[in-house]
Amino acid sequence: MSNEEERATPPGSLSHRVPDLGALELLLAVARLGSLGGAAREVGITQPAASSRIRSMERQLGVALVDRSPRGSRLTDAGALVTDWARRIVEAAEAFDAGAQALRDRRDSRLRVAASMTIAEYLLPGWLLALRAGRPDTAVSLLAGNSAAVAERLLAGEADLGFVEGVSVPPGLDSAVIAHDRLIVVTAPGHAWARRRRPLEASELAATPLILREKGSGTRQVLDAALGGLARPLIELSSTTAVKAAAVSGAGPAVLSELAVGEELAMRRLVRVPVEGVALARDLRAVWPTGHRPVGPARELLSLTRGKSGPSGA
Amino acid sequence: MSNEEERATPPGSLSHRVPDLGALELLLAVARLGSLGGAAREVGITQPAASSRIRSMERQLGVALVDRSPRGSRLTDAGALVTDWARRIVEAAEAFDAGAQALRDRRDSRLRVAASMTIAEYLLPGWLLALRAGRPDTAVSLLAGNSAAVAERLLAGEADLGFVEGVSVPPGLDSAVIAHDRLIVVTAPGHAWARRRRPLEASELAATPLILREKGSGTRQVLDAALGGLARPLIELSSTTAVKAAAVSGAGPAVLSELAVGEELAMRRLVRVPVEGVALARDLRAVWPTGHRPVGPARELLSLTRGKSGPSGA
DNA sequence: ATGAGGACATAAGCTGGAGTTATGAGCAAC
DNA sequence: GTTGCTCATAACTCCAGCTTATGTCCTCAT
Repeated sequence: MSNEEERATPPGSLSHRVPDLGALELLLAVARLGSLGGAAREVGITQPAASSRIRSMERQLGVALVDRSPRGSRLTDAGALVTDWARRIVEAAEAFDAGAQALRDRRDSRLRVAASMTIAEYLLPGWLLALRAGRPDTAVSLLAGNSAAVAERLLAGEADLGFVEGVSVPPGLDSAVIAHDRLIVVTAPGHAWARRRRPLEASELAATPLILREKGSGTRQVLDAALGGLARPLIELSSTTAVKAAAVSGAGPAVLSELAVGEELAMRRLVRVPVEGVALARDLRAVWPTGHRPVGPARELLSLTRGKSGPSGA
Repeated sequence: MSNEEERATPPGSLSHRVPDLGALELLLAVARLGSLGGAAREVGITQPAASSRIRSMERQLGVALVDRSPRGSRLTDAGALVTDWARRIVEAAEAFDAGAQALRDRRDSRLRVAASMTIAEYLLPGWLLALRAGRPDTAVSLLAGNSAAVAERLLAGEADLGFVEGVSVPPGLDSAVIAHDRLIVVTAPGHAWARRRRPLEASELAATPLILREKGSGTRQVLDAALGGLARPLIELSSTTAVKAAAVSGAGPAVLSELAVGEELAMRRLVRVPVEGVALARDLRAVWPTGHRPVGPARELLSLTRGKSGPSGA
């Protein structure tokens, strides 16, 4: 017996310590219905299967999750907590599913969307879920690319609605601002800047090597423009996520879209560094071919993306 | 409850359409390392297993994720997107794991935390992850309960650090404000209030039946106090999550902690309704027995919870 | 009481997915 | 060429999770 079951973090990574999605869904169903059998029915398995599954989940976690009684099952206190955490996983999985489905459908879709990377990454899955809630039968296809690619698709009639994050709107397209985004400077909590109280100035930012997206990315363009083309890279990485990962690991300060780091900030994996005197704001826009106001599903989706603003006005 | 389950998508719920955590972790490793074999090594399986796993994931999603070449593998455009969505799932799973581990350890923990439900639900997993990053070997145990239970544990010496969200600090404890929370009114996007521009007034809020936590919950107490004991329930539910679910499904307006609905607001599953003239703010506090300033791991955790504030001062 | 019905547990057997080893094939650099 | 990296394919093993069948415990109605 070379290895012990519990060690700080055994090699069997997450998948061995976290129940699989099916089990989590089952747990949510138990929480909602107050019965193992009922939950089993809902997820389409038999009662003994559900019983065994919950039990093995309890064994895996080392915590009692449900109080079984001859007339139903209720969650333990710990179970309630676990269930809430589980729900976050399931919600992320739902977003994944919505996105993946759009990525696949491609062919017979009633709504074809083209979006820039940042938007496709962080906002679109949520919109798709909302759309699915309202119009369950709308098949959506998604194509992700930069602003130029989005414009091209729209003008070629290969997409019904586009989303871009650039500073300018490609020619031939009408647009509506649907949200505002801002680039922010972040560091790992341990970094010296994390404890700054006085805002950074443009000159400091320009003088410091930063973790950045590669040249040509929307994010980088905005930053370079704001600093006058002077941003000095510590490393250049080709995805927002890679930049985040590098920043979290403490490699240095990074500049990223506010959208990309919401969760990291909330969980304090990253800390925002205040900045002054640098224009890092940008608009997120929905776009469509001039004159072709979105109709049908496209209009539906467009309206979802604009929370509390009033009606449109191309 | 009593609402129709989704149909649009086939019965095989999520778990059949979303790859399991192991596969997602593998995908992240491939993205990071640029090689199937390397990723396989990292997650502790053989190269053929990784190859087959990625392939079956591509089959499942109906999208090519990686471009394989005789000298490495790079992500497809779609693959990059999928990987980013996958990362959200994995991060939620990490938080789950951190929380679940704390729930289990219980006995030989070097740091015993007692926290109120809302904090345990939404903030603690993130803190635990951050703590684990800095001090990988700190075993933490977690006990969730209401303010009174937290105080009791602390005073009995059964917990080293507590977190409460009440309006007042239980006697015998010192405290430090670590964050501010606020109750907010939310509705599904379809609700009439979602389109309001003029803020609600206290009288309107008090006159409208709301989806609420049960009497006695911290959330409900704050609301009742703010309205003068007048909150009128449409339904009373026993968990924050149940309230959210009801609100999302359009049952009516709900009152919830800002913390609880961040994601729903971002994804526009819920819309915030502005309110005026009602005191819905509350402090989140760390607490400890009077005189026993947190030391060691407790101090470590405490400092994590306060992002940019300076040193403490009981 | 007593029997019906609901809810969970246990037992035994089946199946498929994911893992393994072994091997082959394409491409690069020396 | 040969070495060394990559990935793919094949044949086999094994276990997690499913099913059906049955048992126990409790509650409620007759």
